[in-house]
Amino acid sequence: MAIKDSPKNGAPERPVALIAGPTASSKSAVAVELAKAIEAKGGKAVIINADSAQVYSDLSVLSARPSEDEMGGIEHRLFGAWDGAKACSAARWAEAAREEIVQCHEAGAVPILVGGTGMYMKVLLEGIAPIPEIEPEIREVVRAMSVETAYETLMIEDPERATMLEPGDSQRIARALEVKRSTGVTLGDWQMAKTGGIGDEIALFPLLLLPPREWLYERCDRRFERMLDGGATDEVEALLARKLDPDLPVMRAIGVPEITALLAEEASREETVDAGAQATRNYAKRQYTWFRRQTDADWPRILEPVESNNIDLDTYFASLLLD
RNA sequence: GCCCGGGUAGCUCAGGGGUAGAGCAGCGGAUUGAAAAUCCGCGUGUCGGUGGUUCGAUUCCGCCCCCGGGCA
Repeated sequence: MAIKDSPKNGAPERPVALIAGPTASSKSAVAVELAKAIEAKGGKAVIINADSAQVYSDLSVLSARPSEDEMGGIEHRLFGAWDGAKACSAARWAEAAREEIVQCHEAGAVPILVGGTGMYMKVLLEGIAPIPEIEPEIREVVRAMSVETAYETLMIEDPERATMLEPGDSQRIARALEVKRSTGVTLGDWQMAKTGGIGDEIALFPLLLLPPREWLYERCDRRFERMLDGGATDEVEALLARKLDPDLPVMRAIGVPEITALLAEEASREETVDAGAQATRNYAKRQYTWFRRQTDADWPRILEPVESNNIDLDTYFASLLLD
């Protein structure tokens, strides 16, 4: 029996589980364990990707997308759902995830979000300013500017925003500028409103995996080398053959620039392994900061290493596991 | 054994008679539509050891140790 049909047992309406943490922290395995536990009780669970690299079909090995085997027979959605030629974004992902969640609830299934992209989760839960798509020509012009020029220009066109930003913050400067030029309204004005968040409409069951730094870094180091042995090179070769815009998110995923250098014989295998592992660690550190500081303080956190199924799901998801 | 280079932050190195500074790593932080992105902040370390010169040595000189390279 589906969970939403048995409220008398104390099961929540519109439940959403969320398992988040830095890269290489065993999130997927925990999600699958949880899904299996729910299904063992007669419910249904669907795992939804909340990782900005795993959304791309071009990145399987490099994004550590779960294999058929690792999925353990549980339905997975939004994994490899975007073509690398099209940039995903927090807002687009959130919209897709929202639809998946609605479908799950209609079908009486528990959606389990898993991933490491904090901003995606934040936008899904809290919403985001309803800014229309930027006109491509404007975007192109703004992107072609150097940071210095873009900052000086923003200082003229949206000085309020410019003073809020670091002069070196190329991405946010470009964003502010293209929004003002494309919509005629400043980013600050747009951001007075937030739409699309589902946080208030669902029963969220979050769990943060924040293992010891040293333990995680060691896994990061091993992970990249394993990717290299496991087909990452072929994956990058195929990606390069598509001749996509190098600024596209797929092209900037960890490992893509590093392996591109290896294929161009600009780096040795050892240098590539080092660079990839380093980039992975740097990324993991940023994720720690995000999840420690940008999530609600009452989200449960596991600070010990989680290998795969050595956690007591009942502690965190008891009401999802009622009969 | 002799001759050159070197020995300075975890790593790679710069500097130089008034006890020292970069990049990377690491740590902390930011994060409103490409976020695996884009940024911001944090630098005391027996300046290899030991004697000497000097008001003062990490810096100059002697000796010793260690690491490269060369010559025998």
